[in-house]
Amino acid sequence: MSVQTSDTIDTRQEFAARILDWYDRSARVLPWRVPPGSNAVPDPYRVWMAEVMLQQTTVAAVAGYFERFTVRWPTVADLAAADDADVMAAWAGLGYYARARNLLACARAVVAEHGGRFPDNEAALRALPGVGDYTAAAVAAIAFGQPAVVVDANIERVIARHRLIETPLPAAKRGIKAALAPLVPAARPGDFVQALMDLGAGICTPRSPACAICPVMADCRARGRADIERLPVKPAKKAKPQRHGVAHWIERDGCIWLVRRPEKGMLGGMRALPGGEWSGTPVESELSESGIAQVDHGFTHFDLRLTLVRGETPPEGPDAAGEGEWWPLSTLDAAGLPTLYRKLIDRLRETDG
DNA sequence: AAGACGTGGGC
DNA sequence: TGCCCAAGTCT
Repeated sequence: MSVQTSDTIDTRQEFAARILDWYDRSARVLPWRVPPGSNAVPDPYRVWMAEVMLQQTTVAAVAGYFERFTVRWPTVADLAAADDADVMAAWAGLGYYARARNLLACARAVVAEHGGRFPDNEAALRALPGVGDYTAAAVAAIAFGQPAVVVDANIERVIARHRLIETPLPAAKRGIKAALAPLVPAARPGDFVQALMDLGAGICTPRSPACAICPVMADCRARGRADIERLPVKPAKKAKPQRHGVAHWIERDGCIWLVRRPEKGMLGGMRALPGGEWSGTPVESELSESGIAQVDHGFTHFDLRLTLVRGETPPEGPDAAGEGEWWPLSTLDAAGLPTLYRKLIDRLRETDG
């Protein structure tokens, strides 16, 4: 599918000029960002760290994590030398935990294969763990000033509307990228990318876009359409199944028994309360109401009702699933438990005292 | 290539 | 309340 650009008011240069001019006046101030007009040089490590944290995650949720990570591990070499458990615990609560495992693997690859410096081109970045099409292009543009074609959900929305691309995602991705490519300026490509993302986040929003103050409304093909919120067209969502599970509260001498979940799968590599598989049928303790706490937690592709029961002893022997450790109750907050378990324990404290 | 993979906030 | 959504990647 080809996208016509010859009928626009803006020339290619004018589009970028309007975007950059708007950015110079309206750029968000963010901890990982070099402000427009600053002479500071972006640190590729910080740019990469922020991009990974921001995958499918809001700016507000990332800010505190970014601060803690970069203070604790100021360079990629520091992160590469960190203990896996410390990094996983520090990531707890941010979600999509494969990112934390890949973050560490990537840092170690940069040290082992690139002498501790991030590669400056999209192809080499793309080969690093946890770095996909988006992140490779974003780091190339923002950290290294390369005119990469960066497409995230914000830019998808901006371009799908501006060019009135009605093809449903993800098929529309190719056309969106093709439409964006000729608009990327040779100068300030990193600011251009960040400007487009700010525009999508603040002006060209999913609902109630502020078209009246958009810097490129003049030639936006979706402007004024009653159904502009429909763009980009997304596939229908599937129903989420309900699952049920049990977690065990095993306490001894002021300590609680924690396990580490397998690397693959849900909450992979994270500390957790011991428990069985999560299945489609209610657990016995749920039906008999013998649990000491319960939580309903929504994941991306299923809902979970987790029931906490008091246990006597940890599983013993080599057949016990996963390794475990006695963790002092007084420092349980520092264990780095995923939100699911933190919620469950909060519920226990509310009711149990 | 469709599904797995977390969480919190906005409306 | 419940649904939608967010600077995606991996398999």
